Amino acid sequence: MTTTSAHSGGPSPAPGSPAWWLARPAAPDTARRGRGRPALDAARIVATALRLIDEHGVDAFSLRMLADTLGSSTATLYRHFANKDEIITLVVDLALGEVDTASAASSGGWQDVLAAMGHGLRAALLRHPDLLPALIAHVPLGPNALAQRERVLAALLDAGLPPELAARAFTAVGHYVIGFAVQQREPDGPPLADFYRRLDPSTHPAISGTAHSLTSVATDDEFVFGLNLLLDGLTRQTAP
Amino acid sequence: MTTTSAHSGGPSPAPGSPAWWLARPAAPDTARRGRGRPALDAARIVATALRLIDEHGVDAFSLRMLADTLGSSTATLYRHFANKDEIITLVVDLALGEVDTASAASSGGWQDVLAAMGHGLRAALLRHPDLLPALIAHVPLGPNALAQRERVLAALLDAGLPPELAARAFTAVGHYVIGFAVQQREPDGPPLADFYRRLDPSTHPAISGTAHSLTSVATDDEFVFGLNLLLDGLTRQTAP
DNA sequence: ACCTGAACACCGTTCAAGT
DNA sequence: ACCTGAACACCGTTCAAGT
Repeated sequence: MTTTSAHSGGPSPAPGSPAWWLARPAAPDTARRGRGRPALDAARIVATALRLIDEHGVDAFSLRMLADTLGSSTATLYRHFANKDEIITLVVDLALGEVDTASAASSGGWQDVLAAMGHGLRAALLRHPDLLPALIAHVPLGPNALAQRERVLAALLDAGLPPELAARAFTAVGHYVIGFAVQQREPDGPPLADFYRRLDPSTHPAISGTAHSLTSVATDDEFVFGLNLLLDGLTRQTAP
Repeated sequence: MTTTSAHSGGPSPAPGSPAWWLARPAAPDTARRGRGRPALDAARIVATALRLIDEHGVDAFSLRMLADTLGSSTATLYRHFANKDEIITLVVDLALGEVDTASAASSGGWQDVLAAMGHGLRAALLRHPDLLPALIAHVPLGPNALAQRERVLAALLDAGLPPELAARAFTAVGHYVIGFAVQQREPDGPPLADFYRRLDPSTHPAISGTAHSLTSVATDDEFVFGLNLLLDGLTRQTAP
């Protein structure tokens, strides 16, 4: 990598390069400030963005809205991030940081770690439903995503799972939770059940007949049941 | 619904109302035209939009681009559709129409119908990878999506599956394919494997150790293997 | 009756000009 | 050295004016 800046104050790798934040010094602006109101550091920007997305939806979220809320200007945001996509990526990563896999990793078996990941990710998606499309758009590679990945994979490898199975178990749980979250998404307009019920039963008899089953809100019990099925299947793979 | 137009030429339900296209007369503009170049009917607009999204990506796709390609103007698009979201919804639906579940429904058992749905949906997503986020954003309710749903559910019910299991089987296969498609998505930038390989092995030993497994491109065999696992599990549920 | 140029109110992004 | 008003090139959407 060619280093263009000789001074040591700013972020070292250029924003925009992949995962530049890994090497970024933590909260550089706050270090040299007094105890006035908090500085406009990257963490505060991203936390505010997450709050605005939760409140107004990801479509209504704009950099002008973010800058106004922070009492700053849009141009200033570009001093911290390469573009809007990077902010969204870090917002997703902030939400992934809410998933607690550390306690299970230190105390339980590998199934417990995967269960904690599943439950924690599901809870995070329920708290921040607007993040689902962004979570799916790219494989999450922010610092929290990497830390979670590392922690869970380490637990699986430490328990003796072969690398291939460990990798598959990690992605399988992730996909299960995402699939469940997609299923639970309701359209913005009228409820899905109403839509199915209004379909002509003569042209759509099968949908009409299963409308209740198709739209019955997936409960926590159903989530746990499916997750346990998955974990059982994985356990069976370890001792055939 | 309040009907504001007394003439019988235009689309009957107002664009924008949920699933208005179900009652829309097929290609109304082309009916009264000669054999000149094809009219600017809804089907041609949506087909062109799909082509543009495939070629330029969903982010670069704009209504101006669409209107220019059609030799029309953006305002004219609003005579056919309520807004851009509706066009995207119908583009997704057009792609779902490429999934052939009809042949299996007329000849095979219910497992064959689910397998055809799985393979067809996967093929459609490989042809149109940019549609994945849009497919996940809302439960697909376009005409083709409903037809597929009806056809597959009817096959399952006809085979004697209870409605709850039929509904679950349908969504399970859908989620499996979507999960697989998400997994196969590569970032726009450098390959994921390179990113993992460049991570510091001392801070991320588990990821480094499983980098190959995490990024090995999922092959067709892997897809079939997982899909069959799913179908076997469902079959076991029918005769316990 | 149908279509559209031009406008409107935004958007992400950039940069010359401020302090 | 850091910040930002104002501009730039767009965007989705609307509507008065054309034919």
